[in-house]
Amino acid sequence: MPRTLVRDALNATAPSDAIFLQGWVRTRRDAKAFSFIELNDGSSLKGLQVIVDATLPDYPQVGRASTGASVEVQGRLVASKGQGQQWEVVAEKFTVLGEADATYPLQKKGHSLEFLREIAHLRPRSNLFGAVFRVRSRLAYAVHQFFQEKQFFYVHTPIITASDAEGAGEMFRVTTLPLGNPPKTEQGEVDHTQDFFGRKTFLTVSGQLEGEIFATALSNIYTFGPTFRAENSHTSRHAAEFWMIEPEIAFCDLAGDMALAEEFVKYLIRDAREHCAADLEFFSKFVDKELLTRLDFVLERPFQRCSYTDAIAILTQNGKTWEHPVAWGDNLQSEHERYLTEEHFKCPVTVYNYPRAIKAFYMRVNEGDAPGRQTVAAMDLLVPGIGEIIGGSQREERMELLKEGMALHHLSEKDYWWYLDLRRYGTVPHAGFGLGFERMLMFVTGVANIRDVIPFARTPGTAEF
RNA sequence: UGCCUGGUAGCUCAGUGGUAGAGCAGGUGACUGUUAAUCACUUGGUCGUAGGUUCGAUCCCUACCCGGGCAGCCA
Repeated sequence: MPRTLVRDALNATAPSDAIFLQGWVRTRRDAKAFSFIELNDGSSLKGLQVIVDATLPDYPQVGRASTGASVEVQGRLVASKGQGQQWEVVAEKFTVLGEADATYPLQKKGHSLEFLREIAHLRPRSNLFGAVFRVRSRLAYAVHQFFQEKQFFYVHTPIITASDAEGAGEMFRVTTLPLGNPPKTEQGEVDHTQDFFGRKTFLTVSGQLEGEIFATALSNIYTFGPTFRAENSHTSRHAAEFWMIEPEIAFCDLAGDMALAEEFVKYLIRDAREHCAADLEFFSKFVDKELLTRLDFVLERPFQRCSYTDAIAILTQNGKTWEHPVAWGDNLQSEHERYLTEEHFKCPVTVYNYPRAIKAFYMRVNEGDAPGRQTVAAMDLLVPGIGEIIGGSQREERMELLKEGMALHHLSEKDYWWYLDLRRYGTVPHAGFGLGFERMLMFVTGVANIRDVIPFARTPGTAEF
């Protein structure tokens, strides 16, 4: 008999005389004449109640069906006699496949997130993490759906890269040279010409530069893959390995870029709201009471836009005192970003046109700025509770200005010869952004720590699983 | 990397300069169309590690290890 998923059984429209289920026991309640077993197979938040009558030949097995045990059940799907569920299964055959003894760490009551991180191999079996990873799967699908519907092409940019100075952060080195005794040059430095790739290589911090290659060929592309930052960050919103979505659009300016970013964020929220309703309600109940209100509010309301210069004016004219001073030319600090999105605008806000000096070399220089106030066409999308969720820009398509930017950042034109070629041959205005997938998940689920929205968190000092 | 905070039973936590307690989990029994079931009884701890102060340290001090938060860096 084919297996029925719990999710489908719960959504049944009619009873069934024959149904077969497999899954794990969440809890068991024994009565004198029968036992109740809540069966969960991960297909949905809610489990299915199974009744095993004491007269059943298989009944002795029920004693071994403790929380965490794997079981299979054959029986009848019937309307429940009790409150709390529409359907339940009356078992005719009941088998324990794998026991879970008293050392099984997951209990019926709530655990701390910190404890669950220590058992990352079992936490997907909890309500919370089951829900998180179902939403994660759905949103990954929605990412592709959004861009594919818009006829963007999915490009696989390399994980291993030789570009080492995009300004996105510290990088992990990739090498096969012996650690203790690497070959040296005459100058006594490690000789990377003898390394696997014949040069220094790293794990990528961004697929953007390679994305630009494809955008200037296929017009509209996106990447969606893992990226790596070797920053020693100890915060709830940084991980050393995370997934990023980076669209790159040819013949597009900053305004188009911002519009796409805002549409994308709303699309993902709407998709989760529609397809992960039960899981989101669970988060709203147990993780963040304001979640659904906030998500709906974000869907209904247009995102605000605010130039960097206006943002500085808002921050300096409201009479607040800041831990970090606010001055034109300085980066916006977390407290400033959070004030803008959480208190001033009270909704997602896109800040654009940042000072050139604090932004990356490839960002497009704006025209008509006041002297000493040179800006670039960069934008950050800020959301309440998290801060920056998207960073993007129009790219500098003019060769001379791009070279000038590289000089400002002390980058060698020789190392970026292929990137400069994109301007040398058929250059076009283009723009793109990066969305941190985990940060988006934090926003959609209300889960406050990035370690809890990624299956296996990689943070400084931690890579157990 | 800096600052802050925590480490006591399997889990969540309380507690005191005189070597420890609760709830849940586990065990036993009772009861019940139950649903984080309920009730009674019960097992369970070198109080993170190493030093120091003290007659005596889980408590005070120092170092280290580990967790968490904030900041910077960013997504």
